Amino acid sequence: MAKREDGRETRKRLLKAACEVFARKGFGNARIADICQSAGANVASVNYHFGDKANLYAEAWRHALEGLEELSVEDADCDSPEDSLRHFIRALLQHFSAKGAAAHFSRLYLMELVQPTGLIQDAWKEMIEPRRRRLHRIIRDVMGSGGDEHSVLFCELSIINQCRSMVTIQEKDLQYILGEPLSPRLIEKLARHIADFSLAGIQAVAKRRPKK
Amino acid sequence: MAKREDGRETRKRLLKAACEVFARKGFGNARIADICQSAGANVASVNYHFGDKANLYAEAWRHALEGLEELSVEDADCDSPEDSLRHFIRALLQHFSAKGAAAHFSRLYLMELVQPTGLIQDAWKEMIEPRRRRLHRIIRDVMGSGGDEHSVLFCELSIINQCRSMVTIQEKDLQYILGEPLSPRLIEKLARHIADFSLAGIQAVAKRRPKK
Amino acid sequence: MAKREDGRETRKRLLKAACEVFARKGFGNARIADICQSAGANVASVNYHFGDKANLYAEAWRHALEGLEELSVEDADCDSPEDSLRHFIRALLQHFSAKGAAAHFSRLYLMELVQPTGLIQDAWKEMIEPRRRRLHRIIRDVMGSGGDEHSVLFCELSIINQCRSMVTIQEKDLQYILGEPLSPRLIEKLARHIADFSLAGIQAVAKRRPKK
Amino acid sequence: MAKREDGRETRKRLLKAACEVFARKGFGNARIADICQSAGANVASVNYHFGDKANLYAEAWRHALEGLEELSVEDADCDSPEDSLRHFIRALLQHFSAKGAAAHFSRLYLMELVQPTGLIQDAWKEMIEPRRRRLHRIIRDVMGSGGDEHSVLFCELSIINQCRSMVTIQEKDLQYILGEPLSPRLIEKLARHIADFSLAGIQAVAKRRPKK
DNA sequence: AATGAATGAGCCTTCATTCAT
DNA sequence: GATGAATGAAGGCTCATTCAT
Repeated sequence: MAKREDGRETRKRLLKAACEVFARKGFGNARIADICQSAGANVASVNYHFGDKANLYAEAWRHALEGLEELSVEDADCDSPEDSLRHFIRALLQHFSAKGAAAHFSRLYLMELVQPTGLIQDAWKEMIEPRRRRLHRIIRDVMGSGGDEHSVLFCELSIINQCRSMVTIQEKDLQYILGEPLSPRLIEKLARHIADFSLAGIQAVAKRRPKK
Repeated sequence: MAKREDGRETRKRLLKAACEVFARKGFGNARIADICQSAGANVASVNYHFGDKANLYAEAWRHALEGLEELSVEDADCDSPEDSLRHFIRALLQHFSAKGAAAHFSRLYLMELVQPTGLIQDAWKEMIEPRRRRLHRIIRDVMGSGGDEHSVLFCELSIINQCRSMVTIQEKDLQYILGEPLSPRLIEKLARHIADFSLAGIQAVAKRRPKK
Repeated sequence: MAKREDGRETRKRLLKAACEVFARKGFGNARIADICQSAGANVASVNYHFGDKANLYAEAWRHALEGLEELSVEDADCDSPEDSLRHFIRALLQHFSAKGAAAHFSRLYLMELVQPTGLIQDAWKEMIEPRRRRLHRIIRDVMGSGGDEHSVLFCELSIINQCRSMVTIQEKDLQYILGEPLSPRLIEKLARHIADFSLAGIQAVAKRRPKK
Repeated sequence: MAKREDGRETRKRLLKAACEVFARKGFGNARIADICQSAGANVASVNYHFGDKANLYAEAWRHALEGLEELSVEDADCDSPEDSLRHFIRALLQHFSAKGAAAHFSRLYLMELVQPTGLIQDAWKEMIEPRRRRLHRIIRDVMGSGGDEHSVLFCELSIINQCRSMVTIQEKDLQYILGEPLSPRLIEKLARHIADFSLAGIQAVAKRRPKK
């Protein structure tokens, strides 16, 4: 309850709360009052620290993103492109299913995908593209010489969207479908499935090409 | 502008408009005023015809669903489970990418997935389950004896989520990624990709099981 | 369900329903829709038959009043002014506690007393005065020579207000207080009480005068 | 017009205005806008300070009640139960005819009696019961050994309802009937009348019992 | 730096009334 | 004579924002 704290402190708490609420509800359905309450701050504090709701949203994005960097998919020393893909998928899935900043970012991203607010235009592409490029490269490597550009793109979509299920569905619905709680073990299992499934998929698609 | 029409007419226009707006904005962000204006009706007409916004939403779902029936995934005479799967995927994709009622339904569905309103509980399961069960059966057939329950489930998710990309991403973004406009030909191509990709995936997953 | 009835028929049903609803809820809280539904008529029928809500209210008053005439306190052949008073009180109480038109009128009257609408100015005094004059005369007779004008007036208020309890309180609350359901026997008992109580009261007040 | 005041101030003004308006119009017919205008506040202030109209109503009751405490019927040192009754009646009548908070309470009470909202269930019994019990005891004392339970109840109703006339009728109508303005002297006179009238009534009723 | 108070714009809903048939 | 459809005005409530301290 210490008042006159650093000021940065409140700001941070607001950002954290904003990430959560925006991630859960989307921009339009999020209530500033909820965010402030969750941050233990006054309703006016958002406008004080961030000017308005739209700007808080943009800052929340940036905040979620920063928390993400550290988790960023690293080019662990993998022996083969196949291993790289497995690695990538597992990392992505862990991101998506993680609690905290990473999960928030994933949901924020999904929300923006589904209902673009147009408030984060700039951050958007900068954030996403690098990761996409990595996946792109990996897929290409897995394919070897067999894939044309379109096939690589399609495989990208296939993989990304398989992983995205983690964030699209509410956790409880996903649990309902899978019949068990969302444990790290299950994530691991799912990661392995997606990797197996996709590796076979990519190879099939790569092989098919020559015929055409 | 014919006034004092049948009443069914206005009701229909409202439903149509509601589908569009709810699909575009989601329940919370949709404005009754927008819907009514789009339907050329008075704001009070929603209350008159549907009681309230929530019920209009539920009816809009039902409406979108009816428009969908005709497109319904039929068990066309397929020689093999593999063919069935190809068929299923193509139909699903066409649904998702269709204009009109079908597209609205897909978006409504996605919205509900991402931000559940809890207003359509009943319609939800009725609509989704049968389709899921069909896919389930097909996958099991493709797998032959090799798949355990979890694997089937995972494959289901893999396939559904690949197809879902069509609705998740705004059309223009998808076009941007793919580099060409969303033509029937492209849909067809994408359907083939997902089918190839997934068939290989399923078989790989099925084969892997015994070993374990 | 016979349509194209007399037209008078619907009108009557509307009046009856209006009496009930206005009596129960008062003018402001009564809903035309409720009245129409209760009368099995269309919402528009009120405006068709009566022009508007205010006029329906006025007509409902008149209607309740007509139903009242027949029950009107008659100068039964009573031997004494005391008997007349007992008679009057019993009749009044029976009115108030009766179901149907009489009770409705009593409630309408009370409602107008508590929240004057100003819509029945004319009917008001005409209706009430005659009855008041009768009571006035009876009280004067009971008092004999002892009462001055003010005392008679006060006794009038005392008696009327005792009887009014029947309509002021919701039936269930009255039952709660009295501890038994509102039977004719209870009404009879209450009438006897009020008569006994009031006769003694009047006589006391009449006697007191001389002292002053 | 001092802005950004204490907040307690505005709250109080709102409560005061609410008492007035609710007392005059009843819950259903009272307009929040009226209350706010009368309090010199914004329409949204009701929501800010009280959540909603229903709660404002409940708080207004409480407020009116607090203003009442000071006038509360006290067991002044009375020599006899008869004196107690006189005392009680005079106090009650003064309440009912008082201006300000007390009068508002009386009207609020009447309104709730006539058109129960069900919003003040708790406050209701707490407030009314103690007063009723006092009257009950006094009547029983006046009756001596002669009264059965029912008779006491009936006498209670007789007395309460006589006093209630003060609030039931609009002041101007009462003046019209009585032929003179509602002065403290008139209240006093009326109190004496009701006391004389009722004491005689009670005694008559008490005496009658043994016979039966 | 921070906040309680206040506000106005906007939304959903209700309701008496009007219209066309 | 009667009614389903339609409407506008008004009410209560929500919410982001602004103000004064």
